[in-house]
Amino acid sequence: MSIETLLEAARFLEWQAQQQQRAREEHEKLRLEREQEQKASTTRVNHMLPPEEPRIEAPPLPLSPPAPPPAPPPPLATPVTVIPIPVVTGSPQPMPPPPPLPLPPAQPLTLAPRQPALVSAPGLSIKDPIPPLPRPPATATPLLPDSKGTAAPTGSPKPLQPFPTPILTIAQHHVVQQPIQPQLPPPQPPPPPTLAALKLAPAEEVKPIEQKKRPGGIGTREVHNKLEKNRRAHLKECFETLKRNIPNVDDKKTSNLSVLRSALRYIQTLKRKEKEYEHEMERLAREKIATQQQLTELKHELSQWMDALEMERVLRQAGQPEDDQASTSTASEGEDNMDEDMEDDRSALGLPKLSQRPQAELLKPATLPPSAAPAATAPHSHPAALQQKPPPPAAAAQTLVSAPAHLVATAGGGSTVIAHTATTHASVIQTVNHVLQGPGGKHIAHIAPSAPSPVQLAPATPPIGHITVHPAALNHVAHLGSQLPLYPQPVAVSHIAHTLSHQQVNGTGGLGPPATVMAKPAVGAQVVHHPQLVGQTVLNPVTMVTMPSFPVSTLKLA
DNA sequence: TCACCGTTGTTGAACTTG
DNA sequence: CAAGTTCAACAACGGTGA
Repeated sequence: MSIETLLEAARFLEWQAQQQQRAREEHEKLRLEREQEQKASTTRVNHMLPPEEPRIEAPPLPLSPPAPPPAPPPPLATPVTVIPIPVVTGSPQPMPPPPPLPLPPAQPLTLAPRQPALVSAPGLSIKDPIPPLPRPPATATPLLPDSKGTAAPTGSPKPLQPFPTPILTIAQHHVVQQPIQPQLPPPQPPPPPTLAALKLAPAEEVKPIEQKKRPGGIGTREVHNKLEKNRRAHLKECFETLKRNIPNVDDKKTSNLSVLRSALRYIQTLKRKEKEYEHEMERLAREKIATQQQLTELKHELSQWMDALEMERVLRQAGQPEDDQASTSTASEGEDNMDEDMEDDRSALGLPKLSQRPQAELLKPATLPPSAAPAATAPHSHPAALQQKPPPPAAAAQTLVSAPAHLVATAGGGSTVIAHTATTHASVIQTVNHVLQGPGGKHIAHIAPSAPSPVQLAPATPPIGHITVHPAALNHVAHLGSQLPLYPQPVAVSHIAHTLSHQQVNGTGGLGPPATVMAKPAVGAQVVHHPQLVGQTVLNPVTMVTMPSFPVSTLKLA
């Protein structure tokens, strides 16, 4: 066993004792601070706190190697951290359950190497004019016995020199090894629980006052050396902790300077990563918003498509081929205008542009049989409506959005189904289904709009003008009908006209009497209030089948 | 073997704190 | 102002590579 390792062990023990002492002092101070609160000392004790935790995690590396066989420093190191905490009592009592410190072998040897080193200290031999020799007897006597008693129980062969310097080390060792003392066989003088302030123990308790007071005295110098040693140990431990927290740093062969540099690089790397992650989060947030908007648009579009599908179903179910007497279709007349409306509708609703198929082609499957075609082109009972100029896009859009929908479809066999509703497709479905469930008789379903609208098909307002099917809806229907074979029956639209505003219809710009427009009252029309849908709010006023917003929608039937 | 580097120990001065 | 703490300078020692 080399002196070096023993020295290391001795240093470790010193350090251990000092740490214990410091920990106790620290805890004591903390306790006092808690009690007094205001007297929270800003001393450097707090400064010592940080290293405490890391100390618990891992003992100082360099100290581990020193005493392999006799005193496993690694186990020693951990106790060092654990011990002081329970001992917080602050009283210099021997530590009750001390960790097994198999240091007996190291103790005697620690003294030997210490001495030469300390003796060689320039401060003692050179700088200090006062010869230390005379003092040791006086000062060391109280200490040396203890130190010897503890340090040399195994019988250190080397006689201790009367230099005062070893006193400190011995005392410290004594303190450190106090837990072991009970195990020591040789009867020793009552081992004074020197766990009291370690640094102060030797200096204050033992040293004569003269030495203490003397500024350059040995006592102060020793104390100072001890403190400085502790400080260096602390510093070293901090470096170790720092090193452990830096990845990819070799545990050994790394000087403190390299540790600092590595730490600097690591911190810079972390900062850079942090910025990158922040940017990534921002990007993801923006992407999320965009996706949500897209999803909303898709939902909206889907709802419109659903409206179109329901409209198609309504038309298919309502329009029967035997409806030869139905009013003629005027789709061809308003083709251009319908295109405009359709465009407006698309633009207003955000619908994707459909293929620009000619309206005639689009409506062919939906129109009446060829036999009825001439009738469609012939002027019917609403020349005014047909001759009306196409409403401006804005008006059309406004009508589409605001005006409630009036559905007037013809059922087969002379049965007439008139639905007056201002609802979304769902309500349309309900209404139409409800109406069509009838035994084929003539029904008029009236679904009052939620808002008090003049467009209310009261029983007292029987006149039914014509139906206005929005071109977009028809286009949708035709388009879907060609793609979705859901409804094998062709869509039959009896009468198609443009959406007309009040002004256009009345020509007066006001809510004139609609009777002027209503040419023919519905024959045999029966108004049925749909209880389920009355008062339903128009949530999505997508108009599939629109009528002029004037009170009555009429469908000229045969 | 020696120069270089890093660590450790010591010491005095400067600074802080109660 | 005294005690405590920190800092810097210096010396000694050990490891390493040429």
